[in-house]
Amino acid sequence: MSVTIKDVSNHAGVSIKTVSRVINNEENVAEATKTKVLASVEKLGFKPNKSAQSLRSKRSYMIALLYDNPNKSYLADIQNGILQICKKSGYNLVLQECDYQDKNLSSSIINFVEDFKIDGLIVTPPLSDMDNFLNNLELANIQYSIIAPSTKKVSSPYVSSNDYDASYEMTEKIISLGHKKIGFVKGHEMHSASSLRFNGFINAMDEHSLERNFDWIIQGDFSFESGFQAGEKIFSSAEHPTAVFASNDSMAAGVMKSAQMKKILIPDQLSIVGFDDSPTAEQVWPSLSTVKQPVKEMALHAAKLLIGEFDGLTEKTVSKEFKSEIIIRESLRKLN
Amino acid sequence: MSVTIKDVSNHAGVSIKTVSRVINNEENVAEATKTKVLASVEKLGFKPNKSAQSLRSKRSYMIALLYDNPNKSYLADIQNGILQICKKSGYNLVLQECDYQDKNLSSSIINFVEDFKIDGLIVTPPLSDMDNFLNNLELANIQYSIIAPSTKKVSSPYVSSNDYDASYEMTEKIISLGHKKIGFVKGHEMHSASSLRFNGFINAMDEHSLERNFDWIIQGDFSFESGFQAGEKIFSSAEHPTAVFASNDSMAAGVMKSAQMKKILIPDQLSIVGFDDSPTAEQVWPSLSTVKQPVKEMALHAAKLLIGEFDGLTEKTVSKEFKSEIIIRESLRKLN
DNA sequence: TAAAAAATTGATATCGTTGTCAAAGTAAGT
DNA sequence: ACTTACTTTGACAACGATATCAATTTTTTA
Repeated sequence: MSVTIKDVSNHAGVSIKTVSRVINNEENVAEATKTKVLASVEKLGFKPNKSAQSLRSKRSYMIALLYDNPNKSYLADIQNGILQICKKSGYNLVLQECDYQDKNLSSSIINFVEDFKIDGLIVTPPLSDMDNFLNNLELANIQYSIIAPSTKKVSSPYVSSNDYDASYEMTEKIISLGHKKIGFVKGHEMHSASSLRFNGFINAMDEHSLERNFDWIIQGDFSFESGFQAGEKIFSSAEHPTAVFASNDSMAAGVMKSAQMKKILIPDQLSIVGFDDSPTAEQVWPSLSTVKQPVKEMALHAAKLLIGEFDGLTEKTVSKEFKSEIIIRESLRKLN
Repeated sequence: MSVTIKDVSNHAGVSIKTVSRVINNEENVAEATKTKVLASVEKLGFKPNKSAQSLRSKRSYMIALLYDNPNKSYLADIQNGILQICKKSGYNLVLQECDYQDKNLSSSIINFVEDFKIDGLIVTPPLSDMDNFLNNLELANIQYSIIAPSTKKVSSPYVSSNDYDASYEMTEKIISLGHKKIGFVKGHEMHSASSLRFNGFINAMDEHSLERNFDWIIQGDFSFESGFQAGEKIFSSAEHPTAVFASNDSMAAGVMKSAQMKKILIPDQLSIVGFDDSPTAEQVWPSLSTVKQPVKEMALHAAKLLIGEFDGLTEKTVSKEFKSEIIIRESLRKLN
């Protein structure tokens, strides 16, 4: 039927163990032998049988993506990044939806990993913010890499984005356009990104000696609805801000709707900016200024980190912080 | 280390083959034996080793999702549906992005399936519309199930939605609100859903003896940008329609932006409806009336069909057409 | 040049299942 | 009671890779 390691060993005139050595890049194989074997592999079109490898070596060649995030476009980007690496390295990606509030989260994930012999995990927010959970994974001796951790003290590799800096920078951008009265909608309390983004905003405001008005600083949860509610609160206060910075695009769209329903013209009377560069950011009118994180690249790197952990192949990849990009669209304008 | 079939056979006092028979639900096992074995399985917490099963039985317990669709939220729904079934049945989902224009699509997919010993495929639009491709899969003896096929004559199982009926119904809904001058934005030409949706519209118009104005019937490609361009064309014609029906939400949002930039009030002067109920539909203002297909349920059923094919377990599941739901939001209003 | 050390290679066991095929047990038919 | 047929069971090979460990070859050292 299909070509096995035995066929290759016959064709190359060596033992199967030697072929195994070559395809696994082991040391101590004579250069000549290696060349010969690789030629046979090429010629016969040999592809190692994953099940057999897996059975014998106890590795499944599967990594799992853990998520509890309703943001479909974010997830899709994450997936695409990981898949790109999986394809190259012959790993497979298994998707595992979680509930971050589940009391038994740790044990159910540990079971899952053991049942399926998952080689490693990629953990996304808000799960990546649960120190206790991450600790349990480590105790269970499970390899993982983290996207956007709350603390960079974890022992496992991670990728992060510069949420704080990006938020600071975006705030400065708004200020540079003459805005002094700026509102802010905070993200979900469980996401570490929320506080980073908020702190970036606050510190930029302080730096420029602008007053914080707590009528305009509203707690949201990343949902459109919470953004809308935030808008309702902000615009019911005595004085209106001239700009509102929401911690993600969905909430920014919510604020925008609230303003538009009150006949507040955007961006003439109110500038709005979001965060994430979701598809919606482009599709609302006026289109949203926002911060774009290189989500796909981050996920790609996280996968490299993880797979590099068990495959010696890749050059040592290390934790990394990625830079976000500020995208100016129609919703942000210079104050007259 | 972990519990094997041998441990179970020892514990139950039968041969390993008998245990194998029980866990695979084979016939001709005495009821008493079965009970005894299942008790041991339960007691010891035995879980068959996937790699070993796979190696011996030539099944990978993996199915792949084939897609070439930039719509992230659609894909996420599809995935969730499939995953639900995978989880239950012990299968794993592998994601495979394709390029429908790739000349070598068929052969590269066939290779992929053979390399990874993929048990079956779930094919989504627009790949599901490529008869030639589907034919090749069949020739290669590859199991697949199709979501939203262009023709229902394929021999493999499929799930479909009532695109035509839903579009017809939505058009009638628009007409019932007093609209007579209705524009339409067509979807991507390669998607069979595009023509179904268009035909539904046209036939409803004809049925109500309303005139088709070809200045208002524009070819789009499902993208926001193409919707915007369509809007520009429609609103540059001598007379404006009072309603525009776009074949998906992104294009509807594009039309909406075009109208709003021209100070056309929605829904007062213009009603707009979309199709798909994407996240954007809710987040634009005014929110979009649209057609919601039970995408997740469709995918779930498609997975059942596929897995049922090789696992005798499930009761015979058959091809099925799903009904869409019309969602009325702010963007559609009765004509004054 | 011989002995020791290092590098290279191979024979064979092994991973945990399912497949083959024959043996044993049971029921049915004469 | 004695075939015949059918149901139920088990011994052992097989799947295709990696692991162990010893054998062989090459290189280095004395």
